[in-house]
Amino acid sequence: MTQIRTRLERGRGALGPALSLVHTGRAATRAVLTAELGVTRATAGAVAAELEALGLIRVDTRPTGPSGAQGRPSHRLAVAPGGPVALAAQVHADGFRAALVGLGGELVATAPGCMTVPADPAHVLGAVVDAGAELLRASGRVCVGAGLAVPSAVAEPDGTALNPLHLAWPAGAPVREVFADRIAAAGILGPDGDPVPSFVGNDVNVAALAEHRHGAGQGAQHLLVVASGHRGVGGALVLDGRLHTGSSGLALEVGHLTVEPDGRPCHCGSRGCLDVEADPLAFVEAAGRTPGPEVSLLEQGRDLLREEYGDPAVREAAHVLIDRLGRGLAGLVNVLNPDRILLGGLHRHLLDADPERLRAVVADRSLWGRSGSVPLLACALDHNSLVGAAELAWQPVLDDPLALLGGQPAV
Amino acid sequence: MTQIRTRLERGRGALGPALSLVHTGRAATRAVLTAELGVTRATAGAVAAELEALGLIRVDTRPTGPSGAQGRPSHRLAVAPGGPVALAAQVHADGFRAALVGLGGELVATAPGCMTVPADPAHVLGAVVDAGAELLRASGRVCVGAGLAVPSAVAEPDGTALNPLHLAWPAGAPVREVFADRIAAAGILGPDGDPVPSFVGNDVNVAALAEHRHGAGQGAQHLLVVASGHRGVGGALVLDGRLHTGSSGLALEVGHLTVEPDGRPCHCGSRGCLDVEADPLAFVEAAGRTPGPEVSLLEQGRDLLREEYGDPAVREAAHVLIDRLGRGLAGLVNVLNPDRILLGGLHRHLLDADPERLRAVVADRSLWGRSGSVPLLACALDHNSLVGAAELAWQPVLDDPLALLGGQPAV
DNA sequence: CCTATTTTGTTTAGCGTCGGCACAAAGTGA
DNA sequence: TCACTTTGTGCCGACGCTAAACAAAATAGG
Repeated sequence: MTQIRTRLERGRGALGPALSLVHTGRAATRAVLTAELGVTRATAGAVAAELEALGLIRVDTRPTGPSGAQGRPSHRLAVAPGGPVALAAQVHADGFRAALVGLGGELVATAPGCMTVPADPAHVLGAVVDAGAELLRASGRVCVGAGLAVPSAVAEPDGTALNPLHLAWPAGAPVREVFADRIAAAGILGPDGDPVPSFVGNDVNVAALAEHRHGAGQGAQHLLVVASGHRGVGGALVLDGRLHTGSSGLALEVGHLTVEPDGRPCHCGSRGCLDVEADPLAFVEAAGRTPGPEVSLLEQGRDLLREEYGDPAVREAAHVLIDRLGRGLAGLVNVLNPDRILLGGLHRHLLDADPERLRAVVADRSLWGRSGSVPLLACALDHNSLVGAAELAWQPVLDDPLALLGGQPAV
Repeated sequence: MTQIRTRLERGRGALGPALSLVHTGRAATRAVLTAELGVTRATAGAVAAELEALGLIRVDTRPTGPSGAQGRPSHRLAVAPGGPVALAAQVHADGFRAALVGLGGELVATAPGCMTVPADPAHVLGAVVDAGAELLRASGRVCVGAGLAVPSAVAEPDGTALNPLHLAWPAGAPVREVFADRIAAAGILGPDGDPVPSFVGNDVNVAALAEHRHGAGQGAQHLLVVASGHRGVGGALVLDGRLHTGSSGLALEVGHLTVEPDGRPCHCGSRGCLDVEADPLAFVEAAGRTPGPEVSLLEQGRDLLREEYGDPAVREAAHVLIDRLGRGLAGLVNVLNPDRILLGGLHRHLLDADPERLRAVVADRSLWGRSGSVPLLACALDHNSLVGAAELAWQPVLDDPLALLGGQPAV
């Protein structure tokens, strides 16, 4: 079998870093690539050509009109239209979502699905994978891998869901194995003809990855993300562009930091944990409301903060929750010393409601908050867990574009 | 000036990793080097030759006698006798220490010094640097750098001591700058003729580095160290062989985790912090003793645990402190998910006193302690802060042996 | 309009680092 | 003594880059 791809002499080692730069939108032109990679123009050109030959990016050689800058205008580098995609899947309390995500974190297609998540992971994972397979068929794109985000800690290296709290799943369900099975059963094949590699991660973890690469976390070296979507509180840390999941995938289980000395008991045996004191349920109850069955807890909490903030009970509840969240964040700042913190779910609405109060609590309670306090921002991406699940699948390609897409060298 | 060193064709890129392997005792022969580096025997041989030419290691070609194994016996790789050293310095509550530390973490020479640490860092740092300079003169060795361990958080990138708690120093003292000044003033020059580079780190941080490379932390991927020497509690995290100091050097300030809901007030504004509930003073007081002026708090606590553990009051105090420490460690396990924990200072003696109790508390309070609990061990090195300070100075050499010791290539 | 300048892209030559391979060396085991 | 196993070394070539010269495409200024 003859090799179509032109074999080039240069630019294989720098291929991964270069692709990452395009992926995260930090390399719009070859000139930028040259500077960012610290290589010569010759190498950057070869790298770009190689990535184009792999079908990952497109070099746009058309003139761009007057740019205002002196010198020869650069050719623009862009994600290849119609290029490969990753299959992204997410399971949450109310059902699932499937999507195709291209290079650059672009959502190519989405398929929502509602259902009560049954006790058997194979059911809902089968459904979400089938939805993804249908999207793939319709798009005709090449698939590089599949990623799944679940609202549970995922233990490594087995890939089991240890605490799928608001799913009906059993603790310790072998999610990665089941997901891989469904992917293989659905016949989702990669460029090499084998079933695509599959990955599973905690939803907040992968969301943090997405925010770091395409959202509000760009450029942060030590990014801490804390979020609460339904019940409990999740955390994630991105260190130098890589997710820090600890030695067995269980790092950043931030839900059991003590934030209310005489708080309510937690299932962990302690009392006053972040998990039960600063999630949407805690807020709705603190505001003196009863959880309504028609909207989710998160939506109810968001609407209270946005539309009924004039109500003294709501405002008081917000203050209480902001103080609790601030104490938890301060503890994390003392341990992790991040250079940026992103908040998601209810917490981003709490930040919106009274940013100054939250910043003050964190600065006051973290020993070093005074000496240059940490920026607190809201998450910026709409479907950061989906995009993040896709990041897991894209990662091997970003690390070595030739391994999956290069085929074997010509004989 | 002619270049003595033979210029070789191979083994420049792998030089650093190879030196690190010898440094940490993981490469006793060239055959091991070949396997560990994943290179060919040819490259490993060239690397070893280059390191020998730099005066860092020695290849022992003498026959080693019957080894029992089949095949040609390997030549042994060892740290070069009389090779370069790093100057290590430590300032603590009762004075200072200086030492020379060779490759492999070997203490070549030590000089203790007692004094009440004055408010002016320049005094004590001048004294410790002079002691180190004297050791260097006496040994006649080449110096690659100088490292200093201080009992305070060190802010990056300025190198200021933020909370030199039990020293008389002012908060924010520019320790790195002063230390570098003293080094230059003492005329401690490197192979290039310039004053050697100088480094400053928190004592627990650098101790963790030393334990990871030469002590009880060897082989751990995510090593957490918690220690308490005099007042307060310090922490450190070594991730993949590198110290995790956070974005501004202030990570692992673990002293303000809440471990006693209704505990005593802490200077941070909260109450029941690890810092005031689990340090030597807290233990001595919990045991109903008064801090004696003749021995240090740490020694007093250690002796109580070793020699008066039969006393119910001592035992009860130990249990209380073990429980507090365990709750703090559990919180850290939930956030960091380390694969090993080392304890130093008073905490190692608490571990010795009742290892099962401490393990049980950590396993019970950390959400994932049950599913494979974390190994808890005592620190193993005698002067781990000194050796760790030297590690800071050795690090550039380990990263690129040619940069400092290679000189310029022959013309 | 023409030329100088600036910046980007491409071609060619060459070099440094490593793998592959053949061979030599030094031990063990029958 | 002769296989066999493992380690050390020399030679060649592949790979991935830099360096440097040249070409191209825009702006700036006369």
